[in-house]
Amino acid sequence: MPRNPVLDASRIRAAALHIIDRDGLAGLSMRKLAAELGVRAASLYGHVATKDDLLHEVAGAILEEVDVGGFAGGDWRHGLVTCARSYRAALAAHPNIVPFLAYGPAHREASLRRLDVVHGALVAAGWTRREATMIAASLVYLVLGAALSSFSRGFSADRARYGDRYPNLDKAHLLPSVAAELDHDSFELALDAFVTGLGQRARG
Amino acid sequence: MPRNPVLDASRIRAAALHIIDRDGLAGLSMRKLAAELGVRAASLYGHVATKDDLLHEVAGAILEEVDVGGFAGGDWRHGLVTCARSYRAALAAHPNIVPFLAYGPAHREASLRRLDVVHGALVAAGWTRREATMIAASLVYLVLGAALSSFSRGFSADRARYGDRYPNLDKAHLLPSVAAELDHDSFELALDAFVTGLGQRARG
DNA sequence: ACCTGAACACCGTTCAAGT
DNA sequence: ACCTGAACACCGTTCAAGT
Repeated sequence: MPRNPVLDASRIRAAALHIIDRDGLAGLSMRKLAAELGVRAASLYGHVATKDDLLHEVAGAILEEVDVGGFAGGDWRHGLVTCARSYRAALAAHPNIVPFLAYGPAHREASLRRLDVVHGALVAAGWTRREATMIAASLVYLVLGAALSSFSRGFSADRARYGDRYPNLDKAHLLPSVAAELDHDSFELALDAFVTGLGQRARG
Repeated sequence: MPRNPVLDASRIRAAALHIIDRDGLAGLSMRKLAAELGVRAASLYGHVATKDDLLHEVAGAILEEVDVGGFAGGDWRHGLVTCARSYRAALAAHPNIVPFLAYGPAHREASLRRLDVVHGALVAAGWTRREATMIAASLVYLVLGAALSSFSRGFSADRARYGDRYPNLDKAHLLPSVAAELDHDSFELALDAFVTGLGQRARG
């Protein structure tokens, strides 16, 4: 009768995230997770309702890094930019879990709390409620799209594979080594253009 | 010895897409697909290398709807907007397959061909090769993000579930019934702001 | 040439039983 | 209270065998 139980929810979450980072989303199984924790698969179900639930908890912990504090100063542009950057950084730290976010990222309590802050700040800045909703949605589009469809994953490491079939493509950009930088710069370009374009609307 | 084989690759693809549309991505199994085609699972492997391969083929067929013809007139803004809209429409027609695109959407031949067209048109319009790459990437971010994180999926149908915890959120916007319209309008807002912001850069 | 039965090595999840 | 063995109902994939 061990006083210190081997398992608890936070240790399970940490181990699950570690496996996802190392082996990918498809590489996570309840049996492998249990083995990594020195236990049998059935034991996990005393602490976690379901694999899907566990994934939502892991994703939720990651999204805790999203910073909506930039809206506090009253500058909605600065708020949007810092929020978007922290959001992207949080996802970029654990890229393998991003596809999972496709299945309803906003359901969770903490996400709605952050969304509420963004929404309130935008309305305070003079946008209508509907515009605020659409701007917040657009920001999520940008961040999730960037995290998901990064060049780093999208292209083959084998440069020669593309041959001469795409005369306009700069083949150097397809190399994974430069892709990470290109991902970052593309995100910044998109974010800047988006905020600039919004500013035009606001006559600001 | 039937002269007309029961199975062929295109019939398999169509059935697979039908199941995905109806039952979701997780609802597609090789056994169910085979049953739907009046055949056993093993038979599929005479026509399709792997389930993953099949999904790539299905996704490829959907992406065939992306229209890069709007660049032909020499107006890059018009090209970007029509490309983005047709891209989004293609994905919105089969939302359940979008999460699959997370795993390397640009690998495929036809996608690279379209990317090459976009890239060439942007360079012809005066953007540098690097800018062209980043603009194309940004457009994909926007479209994929919009297809993925749509309000239609993100929120609960049960309005009361949110209670009064989010004073700033307009709860009407969380209803699925208005979510589709909001998704559309948010995408148009993001696209317009993005292109406007780009135009600012181009001093156009 | 095309399809099938049976098998292999996996899954998530449950539950009575052990300590 | 917490963990386990064994089982259930599934997976994707292979391959010798049938027609």
